[in-house]
Amino acid sequence: MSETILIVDDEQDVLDLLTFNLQKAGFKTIAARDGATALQKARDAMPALIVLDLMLPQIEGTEVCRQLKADPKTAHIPIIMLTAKAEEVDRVVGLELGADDYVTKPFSPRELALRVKTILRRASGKVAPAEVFKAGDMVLDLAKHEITVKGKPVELTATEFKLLTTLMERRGRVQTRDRLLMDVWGYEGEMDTRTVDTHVRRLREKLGKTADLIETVRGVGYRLAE
Amino acid sequence: MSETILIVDDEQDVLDLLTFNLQKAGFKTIAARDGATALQKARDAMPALIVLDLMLPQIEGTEVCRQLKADPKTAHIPIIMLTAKAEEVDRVVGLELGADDYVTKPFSPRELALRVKTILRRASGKVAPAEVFKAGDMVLDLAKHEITVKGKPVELTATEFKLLTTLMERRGRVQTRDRLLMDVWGYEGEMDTRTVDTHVRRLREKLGKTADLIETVRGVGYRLAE
DNA sequence: ATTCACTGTCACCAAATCGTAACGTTGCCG
DNA sequence: CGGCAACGTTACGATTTGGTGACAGTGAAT
Repeated sequence: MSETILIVDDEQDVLDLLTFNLQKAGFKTIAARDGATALQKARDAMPALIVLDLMLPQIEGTEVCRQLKADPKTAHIPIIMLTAKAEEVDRVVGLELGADDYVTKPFSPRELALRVKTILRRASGKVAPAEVFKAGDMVLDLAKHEITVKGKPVELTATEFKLLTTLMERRGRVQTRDRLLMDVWGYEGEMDTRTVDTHVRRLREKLGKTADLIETVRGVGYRLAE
Repeated sequence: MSETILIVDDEQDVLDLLTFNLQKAGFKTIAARDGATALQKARDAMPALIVLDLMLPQIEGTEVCRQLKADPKTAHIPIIMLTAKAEEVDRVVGLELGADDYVTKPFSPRELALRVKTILRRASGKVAPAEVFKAGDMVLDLAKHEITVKGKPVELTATEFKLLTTLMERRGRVQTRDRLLMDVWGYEGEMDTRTVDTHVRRLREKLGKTADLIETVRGVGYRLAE
């Protein structure tokens, strides 16, 4: 298990608790303390699941949920709502908003982790809407684990495939080496490595002319052209 | 919406309440007051969803759940567990048994109806299992439990058959070892095992030249060529 | 009791793949 | 026009991965 979970809550205590327990359960986590940050990080990092507090400063959790579900790029990401109010109304609103589940405070971390696993397992069987990515004359099919350039299949190794997938998922947005190392390689912390560069090079080699789509942003990282 | 819901509870009051409200929500309903009846009606009527009380006379709700999930014919039917105990343990057990959701008593009928709708909407994406699969000069008949290559029958063991079926059902899509272990062997969690590889090898052996259809995707898993 | 088919695991090997060091090249700064 | 840092390229040893054959445990049939 190496999927990333985005945790959104304004209370640091809750954030810490969730981070600790979800990491213990084998997930990578990123955090946001307000709605605006949450939306940005969700689009940026494309987490596999979002744990979202209903009560947030400035932007309500419901609004964050609505916006996430309105954007085709993030609509498929499962959301677990976190709420202090046990009233049914909120539950209904949450679910009708498109959230996939909810948990009421106080909750047990173990239960939450279990819910996360259940939902991710459930989601992995489905045909996700964003299962096929296209860029230029390049088509990437996640389920088939196959990529074609002008209709001809190109053989990539597992790492190259994952790297390209990550870039395509976040097309147009620069990905730093750190972020790529984290999301593709699962490395933690900062590193001084040419690994990313080497793999980008191998990718470009195999993609031939289409490799122009992979742009180098000097001093920052790499980006897939829009 | 005209799907049938099977309601299982030993208390007549609860049964009536649920029946009334689910019918009001547009579902057809059937009822059962004990585990044995529930199992029989489930196989008989093939409901779209089952609402199952945890506490039942004679056969426990958990046992009913387990049996339903063990039978391939009913395994796909979503189950909502109904429980008076709010303790986490029971929830966990319920979900780990394969139930799709749970609701604690006392519950609001409106909430339950909403859950039912959510789960059915979620499940509606699935396709009905086909009876006969073809790939190259290989034909797999699920009903006859028979497979032929160029018209000649090939004898497979139970595991090999299930493995091949799983691959054919998802033709073109890569199946990771984890997923295969889960779907073919019923294992949970991650494992470090060469079991899948060994069985793929045995399959290839028996299929002869046609085995080319089973492709190895290095670093990922296996795939049946399209 | 014996046989036999089936299954899961292990050890071993070849090949693919990976990360890194080293070096070459490019672009940006004054 | 240096100087420097960032990036590209190459090569190579180490590691990972999957194929293969062997083997022991199991349970059913004889």
